Parts: sequence; C-alpha cells; structure tokens
Amino acid sequence: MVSMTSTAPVASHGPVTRKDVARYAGVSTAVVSYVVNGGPKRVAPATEAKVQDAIRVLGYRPNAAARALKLGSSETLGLIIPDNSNPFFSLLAHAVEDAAAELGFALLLTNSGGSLTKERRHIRNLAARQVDGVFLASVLFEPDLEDLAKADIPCVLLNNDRETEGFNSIGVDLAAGARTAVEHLLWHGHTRIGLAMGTNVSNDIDGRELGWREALRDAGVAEGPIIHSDFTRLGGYLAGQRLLAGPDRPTAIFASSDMQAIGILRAIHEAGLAVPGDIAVTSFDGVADAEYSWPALTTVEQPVRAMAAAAVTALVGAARHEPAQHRIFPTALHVRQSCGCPDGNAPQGA
Amino acid sequence: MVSMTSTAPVASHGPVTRKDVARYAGVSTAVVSYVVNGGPKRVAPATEAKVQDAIRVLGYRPNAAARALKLGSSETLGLIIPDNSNPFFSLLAHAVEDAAAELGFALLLTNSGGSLTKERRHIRNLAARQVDGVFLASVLFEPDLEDLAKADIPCVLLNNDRETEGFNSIGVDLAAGARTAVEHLLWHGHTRIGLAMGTNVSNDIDGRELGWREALRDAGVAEGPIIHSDFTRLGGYLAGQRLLAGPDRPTAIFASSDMQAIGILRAIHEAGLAVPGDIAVTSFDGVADAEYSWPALTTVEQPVRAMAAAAVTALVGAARHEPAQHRIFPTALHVRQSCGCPDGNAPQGA
DNA sequence: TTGAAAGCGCTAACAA
DNA sequence: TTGTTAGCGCTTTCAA
Repeated sequence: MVSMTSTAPVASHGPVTRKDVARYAGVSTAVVSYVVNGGPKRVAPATEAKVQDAIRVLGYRPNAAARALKLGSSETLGLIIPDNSNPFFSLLAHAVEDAAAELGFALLLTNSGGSLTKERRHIRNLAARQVDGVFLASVLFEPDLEDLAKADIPCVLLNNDRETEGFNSIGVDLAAGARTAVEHLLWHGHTRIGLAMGTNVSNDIDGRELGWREALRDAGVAEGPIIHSDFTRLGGYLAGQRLLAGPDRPTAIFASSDMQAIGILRAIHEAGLAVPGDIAVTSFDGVADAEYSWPALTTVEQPVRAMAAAAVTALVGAARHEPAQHRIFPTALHVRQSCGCPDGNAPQGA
Repeated sequence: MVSMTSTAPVASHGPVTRKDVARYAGVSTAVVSYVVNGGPKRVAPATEAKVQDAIRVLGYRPNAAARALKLGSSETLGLIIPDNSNPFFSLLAHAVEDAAAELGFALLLTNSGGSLTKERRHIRNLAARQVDGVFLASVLFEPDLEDLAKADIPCVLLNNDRETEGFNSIGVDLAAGARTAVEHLLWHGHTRIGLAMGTNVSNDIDGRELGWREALRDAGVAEGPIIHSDFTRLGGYLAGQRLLAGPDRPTAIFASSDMQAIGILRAIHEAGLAVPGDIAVTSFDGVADAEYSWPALTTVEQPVRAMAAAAVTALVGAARHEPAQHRIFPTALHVRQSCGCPDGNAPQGA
C-alpha cells in the first residue's frame, strides 16, 4: 500500500505525530523513528529522503514526553541553588546550563532560598519529574536525598568543600584559598586582620575561617576580630560597621564572599575611611562585581566553569559510572586594588 | 481477589509503579489514580487509607513523563534570557521561577547569550520538550516563534517595551522611566546631561533614548553627548571614558542600565573625579548592585516581581485565555546618592 | 464506590 | 531494508 494522502499538506487534527509522518511518507512508523534517531537500523537513502520531506512538510516534532516515558530518561537535569539572584550562584547556574546543553540536557532551575523545607520539596519535585540527575548546592550539611535514592537518580553536590560519604561532590579548597588572600594581606604588612565570615547552616567551622586562622598563626600574628553575618551585601555591610566600631580596628579585612566585601566597602566609605589606605580588603569568589567595585576587589577566584563542567561530567557524562568522588578545585588569587597593590590593570570582563 | 503480597515490603523490580501500589493495596489502578489526584472520582475513606499506606510503604512516586504524555502537559515552562549572569536577568529568572512554582510549574532555564541562532535553537528545543509555555526575553525585534506556534505553545515576551502584534508581552515604560531619571538630574540644575545608551539588536530607537531626549527638549536644554555601548559594566566603563574625554564633558550622565552605570562610576573614579560632585549619574533597572555601588545609584526601578507574576498569569494562569495583550508597568525612581541628593538612607536590601 | 481497558506518542525487538 | 507490535506509566470513560 503506497502513500495516497500526499496531496493534503496537513490533515490538521491536532499535533502531528510520528504516525502522520509515516502515512504521509508511505512508510512504517518504525522507519520514521530510525531516521529521526539515526538508528538503530539503517534506512535506504531514498526512503530517508521521503521521510525527511514528510517531516518538513508536516512540521513534525517528536514528543519528548513520550520519548522520556519510553526511554526512562527526560534528558533533563535539575539544579537546586540557594538564590539565583546571588551573582555567584547565577554564574554557577549559567555555567552548569552551558555544560549540560553541550550534552543535550536541559536544566530545571530551582531556588531554595536557603530553606531546608524548600530544598526538600524541590528534591522531591525533581525526582517526580524524572530528571536524569540533580545538582545540589545545598544549605544542609547532610541533604535529604532519600527521594533521589529511591528513584535511583544520581546527584552531585555543588559548592561543597568537604567530602560527603557516598556522594559525588565538587568544591574548592576554601582553606587554601583563604590562606592566599590572608597571606597577601600579611605580605602587605598588615598585622591586625579581621574576618567577616558568612554564617552557614552547618555548625562545622568553615574552611575560610580555618585558612584565615592558619595564615595568621603561621605568620605569628595574633587573630584579629571576627564577625559572623550573612553571605550578602547587607551582611557584609553590617559586619563592616561592627568591625570599624570595635575596640581595636583592623587595618585589613578578609571577607568570605565578594558580596560581603562589597557591603564592607560601603561601610568603610560611609565612615569616611579609604580603601586600601586606611583599611585593606580581600575576599572570596571572584564574581564580576568584584572587578567593578571601588576599589576593585582583590579576591580569590573560584574556577566556576571548570567546576560546572566537572559536575556535568560526573553526573551524566564520561565519569558517571565511576565511584562517587569528591573533586576539589584550586583557587587563584586575583590581585586588584583593594589589597593595596598599585593599580595595574584596567577592567577586562563584563 | 484480595491482596496477598502484603508481607513483602518491596518487590524491588525497578521503580515502583501505580500497578504495584494497586496490587499491594488490593485495589485497581484506577483507584490509585483517584487518590493520588484527588479525583475525578471519590474513594471510600477506608480504601483511601489502604492506598495511602501502600504508597508510603512502597515509596511510590508518580511518573511525570507518563502523566505528561497522557495529559499533553508537562507542567513545565521555558525561560529564555540573554544571560543569567546579568543581575537584571537573574533577578527576573528568580521571580519567574517563584511565580511559576506557585502554580506548580517548573522552569527550564536557557541562556541565549544574545545570539539569534541560540535563541532559535532554544525555542525549538523547548517546543520539542512539550513545555506548556515559554517566556522569552528576546534579543530579536521579531522573534522566530514558528516552532511554538506549530506546537501550539503559548508565549509571552518579557522585557519588551513595545507592542508586538499578536503577542502577549510584558514591559516597562522605558521612555517615562528615563524621563524621571533625567528630569531629576535637570532638577539638580544640570544642563549638560550625557546619555550612555545600550546597543540593541533592533534598529529602532530605544525608549530610554526617547525619554532622555524629551526631558531635555521639554526643559529647553540642549542634548548632551550620547554614546552607544554594550549593556554591561565594561560597556559602561568604555562609554564613561569616552564621555569624560569628549570636548565638552557632561556634568551628569544617564545610563540605560545599572550595569553600565557601574562601569561609568569606575571610569569617573579612575579619572580622579567625584560622584556626584563633579559628575552626577542616574541609571535604569534597579538591581541590587545599584544600592551598594559607591556612591549608591539613583536608579529607575523596574517592578520585576510584579512583571514576573503577570507574565505567569498571562501564560498559564487566570489570564491565559484572554486575547494577547501588551502589559506596561510603571517604574519608580529610587533616589540614592549618585544624583547629588543628600545621603538619606542606609542600605536596606541584600 | 470500584474496576476494566483504551490509548497518549514513542522505541526497538522481532519478523518478514 | 522495512513493517508489526508490545509495551513505557498514566488518566479517564464506561460499565458494573
């Protein structure tokens, strides 16, 4: 039986399915599948042409839901971050999206807002949606991955500095990074170096605090004041005000995030003091904002794109069958002006 | 025939399906559906309890792909923005995610990077994935929505200031907003007000340029210099340098985005000039960065959350069946210090 | 109130 | 090389 509907361009009975294409091209539905997916069977060139033609004419586009149901994979990944408005996380999300797209995966974005409940709800929701994997930049020390485990969905922990038994995780050497930032301040001759530390949900001591402490100890310098506050501009601003008002004001401050440093800069400016003249500042993350603050921040840069690429590889790429592993990335001190170094370079990024 | 497998907790033959639950609870699969979806039929309390129990014990979770296939809806929306690392767009994405989640929709995030090709590819990809709708913050004047139209997927244009025939769109009154920013500068007594304008793909004149021009004309003041550059920090920096070097330096600058203003601030600082003393600055968008720049930027704030909520409502909410409509939102001038106003308020946001 | 069963669009094993 | 067909897990009509 040969095609006999070739004259009617579109039957127009709702969305075009594989069946319509098959009928139009005068072949079976299997053949359509073969040409759409490039396999698993070969198709004669002439037939292929007919099918391609039918596809074009009818405007056929495969139904991803059906495909996902059949294959058990939606070619979709989930990403849970605390807050997409935070430059560090939006950068991370962007990088993850790019890396995932490279492998044909789409990204479901969710913000947990730092809430345990929301994080759990998102994990559950993503699992129900049959994502093929999830990236989790968790606010929890021990995230609740039960739902993922049950659905057999792989997961990689992002922004995770310490090893978590049984999990793939990606992180940066916080302590080492913090050391370089503090040592740089020490090198500038500072001996009263404060710390503006972000507050984590975990009660464990943060690697950045460790690094700050170690650098000071190794240099035989007494610990400066330390203030804990949110990892935000406002948190930094408040911390800055307290640091400035304290009994013996530091001559330099290391902030655990660029956002905090930006808040600190404002507190210092408002106090009528100069950076780095009166107080030097260094920070952590290396987001774009740090390059355009005034003065530009000397900061410890996290290799976000490399981490995102590694995360995708571990989740659904080449490394997906290797045993769970904690991958630590090195940081790089990006010297600009807030530390006291002479103005060298004009801005280069966006 | 009554349940007879109640003793075996989990048969463990791959993922638990509705069938397993039915068997375990000793009911039909239809009943399981009824309790899971709370309808369309009522279920006897006792039966419901049995089913709920089975669900809990077996750890059943519905397969979203199957549901999507059956229902023709994936409860998923797509979002295409130029760049999630740009604070304005990351804020927008966050707001859209929140508003969509409210209605049970998940968000597929994609970055077009301002590339026409990528935008088209994303539209096509989202259509294939059977999303129920897409938000498009396009870089094109006339986006290529053919794929969406064919798949009968609704779309709303975000960040769209002008009416686009046949499309739902959401935007802000750029000209009016720019006017308030420029008029404020005029009010401060400036008579040489430059414009740092972003470069759009469209060749049409941007509303912000119009607003700037109108405000000047209405005040009987001559047009200041105008520089076109990217909507980025770097773009602003470069524009700032040129504006400062020009023959007759403006005493005030209006920038078409906060990012550009931040770049301009740096250019001014580097030139050893003071803001607002030597040069006043106002800008557009109202992102968090504007509050913590030095000095804090007086900026025209876009009601991002309200726009996101309206976009979701128009796409899949209450307004989804109303005829396509262009919704314009009003902006609000947020007065801070870069314009020359006395320092009033300390930072309040994050 | 419950159950049987058709079928959403697709893939791929198997048959021809 | 191509076609037939059995499901993937779910919803819902229709019958009991």
